Amino acid sequence: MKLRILVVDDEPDIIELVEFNLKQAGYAVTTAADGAEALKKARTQTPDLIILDVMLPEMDGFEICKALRLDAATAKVPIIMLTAKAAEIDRVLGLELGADDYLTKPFSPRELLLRVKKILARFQTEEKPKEQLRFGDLLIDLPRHIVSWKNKPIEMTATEFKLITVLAQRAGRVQSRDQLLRDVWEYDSLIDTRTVDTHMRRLREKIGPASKHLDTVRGVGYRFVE
Amino acid sequence: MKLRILVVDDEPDIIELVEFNLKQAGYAVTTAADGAEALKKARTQTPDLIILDVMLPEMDGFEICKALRLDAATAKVPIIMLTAKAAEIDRVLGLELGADDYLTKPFSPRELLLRVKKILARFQTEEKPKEQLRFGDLLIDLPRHIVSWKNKPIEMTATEFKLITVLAQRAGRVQSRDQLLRDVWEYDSLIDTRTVDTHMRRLREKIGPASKHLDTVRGVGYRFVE
DNA sequence: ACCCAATCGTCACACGGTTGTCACCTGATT
DNA sequence: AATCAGGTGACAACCGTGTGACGATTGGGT
Repeated sequence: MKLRILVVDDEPDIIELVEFNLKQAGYAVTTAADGAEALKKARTQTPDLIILDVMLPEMDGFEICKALRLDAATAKVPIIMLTAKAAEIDRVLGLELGADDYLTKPFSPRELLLRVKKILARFQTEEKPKEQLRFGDLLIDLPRHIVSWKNKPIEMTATEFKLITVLAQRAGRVQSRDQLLRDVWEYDSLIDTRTVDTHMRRLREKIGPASKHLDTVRGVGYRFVE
Repeated sequence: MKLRILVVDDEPDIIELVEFNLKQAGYAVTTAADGAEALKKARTQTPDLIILDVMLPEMDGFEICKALRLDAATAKVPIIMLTAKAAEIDRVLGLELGADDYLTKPFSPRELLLRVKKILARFQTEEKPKEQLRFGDLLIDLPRHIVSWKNKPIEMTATEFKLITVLAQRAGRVQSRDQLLRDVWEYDSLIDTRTVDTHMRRLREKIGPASKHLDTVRGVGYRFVE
C-alpha cells in the first residue's frame, strides 16, 4: 500500500520536479494547482502528507493550511510548506499554522525526500517526539522552552536551546559540525563551521556542571552523553 | 553475469584506453561517441554504470546527465564523470546533476578501475551499512564513534577509527595500502604508503588484545579477521 | 527616533594532540 | 649472505579545538 502525497503548487516546473522524485521514491502522488482544488482533493483523498507552496494565486498557503487544520478530515495530516523567503519560516512553523516542516526554494530533490521520509516516519509510528528530555539532573522541556539543572532554570538563548535540544535528542550519536549547522541553524546555511564551536562554548558556560554531558569528539564533531 | 558499463566520449583514444582496461577487468563495455547515442544505448541496455565525458560535441555531459536522471529507466544508474577542469568538480557532484563520482583527466587506468569498483560495490549491495560491527569482544559503533573491547571503550583518534572501520567493514578481504589510503584518507592523497604501517601500529597498540583481528599479509596489505 | 543590551557570527591567537615521515631494526624470503 | 617487507621509536609540522575579543544586527524600552 503506497503512501499518498498531495502536492500543491501553481508552477508546473516545481510540480513536475517534485512529482517525479516522489514517484521515483515509491509514493503515490496527486497534484493541485490552486487552493480550492487542494482543499477538495485533500478532503476526498485524505493523503498521508501534503506538500504546500506558500505562494499561490487567490488563496495563499497560509490560508490553505488553516483551512486544512479546521476540517476534521484533514486536521491531522502532516504538512510540509515550500517557501521562498526565510523570513516566512517562523510563521510557517508557528503554532497558529501548524505546518510540520518546511523547505526553502530552491531545494534539492534529496532534501525533499529526506524531509518527506522523516515526517512520514514520525506520523506512521504515531509516536510524537518526546516533550521532555531528562538526563540525571538536567531537564530539557521542549514546549516550555526551558532547560533546568536540579530544578533551577538556566537562562539560554534560542540558538543555544536548539543546539542542546538537537544534541540531546540524538544522545550518544556524534553530530558533525555540518550536521549541526543544518539542523540547528537554517538548512543549507552558509555559516562558518567554527561558529558551532563558539556556541558550544557559550552553552557549556551557561549550563555549568551539566556540560559534562557535552563531549567533543576530535576530528568528528560533538556528542551528548548520558 | 558480467556487469555492463557504458562509456561515453568523443575521443577515440580515451575510449580505447578505458574500454581496454575495463574489459581487462572483466566488465562488458559498450561505447557511445555523442549524446544522442549515449541516451539511446543507456535506455535500451540499462547499463550498471555510465562513464561520461563532460566535453562532448552538441550535447555536453551535464545535459546528458540531467536527461539520464529524468528518464525513469536510467534515473538510478550510477554515473562517473570525466572532466578536464578541477573547477567543474563542484557542479558535477552537485545535487542538481547527481553524478556519483568523477575523474580528472589525465587519469591512470588504476584510478579508473578503483572508482568503478567502488561505485559498483555500493550500488550492488544497496544495503545500508551496518551501524554496529561486532567481532567477539570487539565492538565498533559507528554513529557513536566508539570502539570498545569487553565493554570498555578504547580511546582512539579520528584517523584510527576510520581505519579500523574500513578494515572491519571488509572483514576477511585483504586491503592494499593504496586502497586504504584512498578510503581512509581522501581520494588521490599524496601520502606515503608507509604511513599506513605507522597507523596500523598505533591502532594495534591501542586496541591491545583485539589486535589479533588485524592481520598483516606480507607483500599485499592488511586484513581484518574475525 | 534614539539608545542600550543582548545575541550572533567571525576572527586571531594559543596550545596540545595528531599526523606524516624518516631512520633504524627485525624477521622473513630469496 | 643479501635483499626486502614490515615493525618500531622519535620528531617536527600541522591541524583541530578552546578561548577572548570585536563588530553587526536585532529588538525592546524610553
